[in-house]
Formats: sequence, C-alpha cells, structure tokens
Amino acid sequence: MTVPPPPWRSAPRRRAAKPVLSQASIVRAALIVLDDEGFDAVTMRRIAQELETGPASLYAHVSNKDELAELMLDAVLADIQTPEPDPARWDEQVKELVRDQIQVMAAHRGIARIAWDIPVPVTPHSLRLGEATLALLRAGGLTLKQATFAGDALALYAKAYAYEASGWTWGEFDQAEAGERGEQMVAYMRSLPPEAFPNLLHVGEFFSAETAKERLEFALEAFLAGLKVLAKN
Amino acid sequence: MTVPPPPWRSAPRRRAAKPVLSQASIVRAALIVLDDEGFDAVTMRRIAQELETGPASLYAHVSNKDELAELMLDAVLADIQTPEPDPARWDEQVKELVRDQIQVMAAHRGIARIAWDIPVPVTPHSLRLGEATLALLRAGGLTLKQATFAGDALALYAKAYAYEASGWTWGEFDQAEAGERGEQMVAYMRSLPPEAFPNLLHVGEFFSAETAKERLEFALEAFLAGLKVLAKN
DNA sequence: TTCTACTCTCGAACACTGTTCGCGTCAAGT
DNA sequence: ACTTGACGCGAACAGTGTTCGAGAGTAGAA
Repeated sequence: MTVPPPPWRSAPRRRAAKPVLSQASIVRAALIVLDDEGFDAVTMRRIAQELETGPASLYAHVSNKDELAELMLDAVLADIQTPEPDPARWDEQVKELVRDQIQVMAAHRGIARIAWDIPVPVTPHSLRLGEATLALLRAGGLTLKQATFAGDALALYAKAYAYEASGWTWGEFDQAEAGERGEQMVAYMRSLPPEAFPNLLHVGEFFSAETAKERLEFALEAFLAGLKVLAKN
Repeated sequence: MTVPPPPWRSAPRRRAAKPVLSQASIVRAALIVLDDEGFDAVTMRRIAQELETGPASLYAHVSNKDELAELMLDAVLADIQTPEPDPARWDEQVKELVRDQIQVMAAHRGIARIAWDIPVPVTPHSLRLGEATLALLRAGGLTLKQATFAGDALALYAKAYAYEASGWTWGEFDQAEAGERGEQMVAYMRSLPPEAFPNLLHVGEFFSAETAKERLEFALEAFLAGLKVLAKN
C-alpha cells in the first residue's frame, strides 16, 4: 500500500541527495561506529543505520562481515609508515614499527579484537608491513628463515598486546570503573594465601594500566636482545 | 493441556534416572562439544542437548556463558603440572611450561579462543600457573618486576600462538582443505610483485603448519636469551 | 522519445544466538 | 502426611548475520 508522492511537491530524489553507498563509505562508517561505541556495537544494522539505510544494502558492496572486518583492519593499518632500513639502528626501527602498529590499534579501540578474527591477513597494508618487518630484520643480520620466525612472533605479540590493552580501556567498564577494577585486582592479589603465592602476592602493583607501556618496552627489549644473540650463530 | 501419564505404565521417574545436573557435569559436557564440534558449536542449546535438557536449566548452575568459559579454561589448565624451580635449568623449565600450556590448549581445539574472551583470568589454576612462572623466572635471577613483565609477555605469546595454531587446524576448513589452503598461500606469495616484496616472496615455505613448532621454539629461545642478557644488568 | 536492460536499494523474513520468566514437579523436612 | 522450597525447563524476547525478491532509478539502444 504505497502511495505515489504528491505532485505539488517535487520528488526528493533521494538517490542523489545522500552520499552514494560504496565500499569505502561503509568501511568509514564502520570505523566511526567502532570508535564511538566499541566493538560490540559494530553490527551490520548499526553500520547501516549510520548510513541511513538498511542492513541488506551493505551486502551489495561487502560480501561478508568478515570481509568488512578485513577492510577495516587494512584501512587502519594504512596509517603506519614503513621506514627505509638503516643497518646501524635496525633494532630501534623494529621496535618503532611494533610500537606504531600497537599505537594505531589503540587509536581504534577494538580493532585488535577484529584482527584476531582474520585468520591470515593478506591485505595490501598487511603485506607492506610484513615486508617492511622482514627487511629490517634482515638488515640486522638474520637469515630469511630467522627473520620470518621473528617477524611472526613480533606480529603475534603486537596483536596480543593491542588486544589486551584495548580490553583494559574498553572491557565492559568505562574509564571510571577501570581504576576501581584495578584496585580490586591489587586487593584481591594481596588476599591470596602467602605460602602458596609468595610472588603473585606482590605483583598487583606492577600490573596497572600505567605500566602497560613499560611491559611492552621490556618485552621488545628482551626479544631483540635475544635476536642479536641468535644472529651471531 | 498436558495429559497425565497412563497408569498402566510406571512413571519413568526421570529425575533419578539421568545423572544430576551440576557445574562440573556442565563443564564436562561443554568440553566434549568443544572437542567434537569446535568453538562455534559451543552454544548453551548444544550443551543442554548433550545433557538431555533445555538451555534454561544450565543457568541454575552457571550464571553466564562467560563464567562457563572461565570454568572450561580452568578445567583444561588443571592438566598442567608445575615444576619445582631448579636454578641450574630454569630456562628449560620456563620453555617446558609454555610448551605445556600450548599443548594443553591444542588438545582442546578452540579453548584458546575462549581464553581471549576472559579479560583477567583469576581462576585457581591460572593463578597456580602464574605463580609457577614467576618462581621460575626469579630462579633465573630476574627481579620481581622483570619476572612479572616477562611472565606477562610469555603468557600473552602462549595464548596468541595457541589461538593461531587452533585456527590452522580448525578454521572453517577441515584437515584436507587446510593443505590446499596452505599451497594457495605459497602460490599467492610467489605471485607478488618481486620489486615490492623481495623478502615476502620466499617466505611461504617457512609458514606451513609443519614449521609451527619450529616457530615456537625460535621465539622461546630468542626471548629467553634476551632475558639472560637483561638479568645481568 | 520510448522501451529495454541492468544495477543498486532495501523491507521482510529466516535461522540462530544468550538470557529471563514463571509454571510445574519433585524431594526432603517437619 | 503436608508443606515448603529448590530445581527443571518450555516458551518467549531481543538481538545477531544473512538471503530473497520486488521495486526504483539510471543509462543505453532503437
């Protein structure tokens, strides 16, 4: 029972009025929803709503939610610049690249979660990052095989770290609740039986959100120091 | 409109006939479903079906699906034995502990995925493992702070590795398809433009499922070598 | 200009999820 | 023997990703 539009009012010509739907615009909208409302809010319906349309419309430009996720990740990774390898400070460059990856993922809370849902990322910027990492590691004197394995481990750790970090700042608790939760954590650990948990007892203070960066730096430093040892054999 | 049971047939007295519902039995059933049919099959309905009941019945013993996930993880971690620290071979002990964690998670494909959904694991066996790791690292001469950070990194990497490994053997493709996918991978990488991806081009062969164990060993060796370097300062 | 062909849009529906409500039934306590 | 309280669970709700097919709009051909 649809009624034709009244002839005295010019037809709104919606098609031209609102920006055309495209893969890029869908990805952009999805990222906006992700940034504003978090991972759980990124549903096909919510994205469609953002574009003032229905969920079915998205499937003309994106075949899957998984594919959309891949596109989102790639769009985010595009912000990372890859350096020219400098053999004199290759280790610092590797660290920098990992830091950049994590920072970019932190800028879009929840993208790390999405990254885990993608089995093998073969998008353009993923490949670019992979190649750049390999080049740096080779500049450090590692064989291709060693570089491959090291790059895999670094990528894995970066994703894991970013995911955990996004959990801290976007679990289900908002910023205010996070601090409270942290203190509860410390208190709980202190309450453990001392004879069974002599070490864990005092760990609470090292585990706050403030030490997150420090934990990252430690892991990077240790791993790269190890790489230098292995490279000499 | 329920009809009373016919009097000539003795009422089945179901309540006593089938094993009583309990938290432990629910966790057991959930793990069976996970092992047999994978992560996606672990739904409240499927678990209930396994126990010959309805989904609502589970909520009397388990408040959440998240809580159930935590219980499942803890049940799996129970299989890991924690060693007495031996300062002479602490590094080998750390490796062994990480390997055990990964192996146990590989035994229940998909449990790694569940592990990521748990923000901060504070179940009994998680704590036991954490304490054991700290003890080993301290035996290696690390300060408590260093040990905490190192343990965090190792736990993160173990979870990440286990998750990726479970993806290879249980993505959406079954065993036969996995090999095919792997070869497609190699072929695709070979087809990349050589001037832009001189290193990635030759990486395919190192990335098969067969080298998974080798990658793990490399990462462990590098990280622990790095820890030894850092411990001396 | 008129008709056709084709692409894009999108309301409605399907099968599925986790979770809650509340009725009924059962087993033990008084 | 009767009450009581806890547990089992059918049905329903709100939400998910995805598909179908009719409709609208545009562009090209006759």
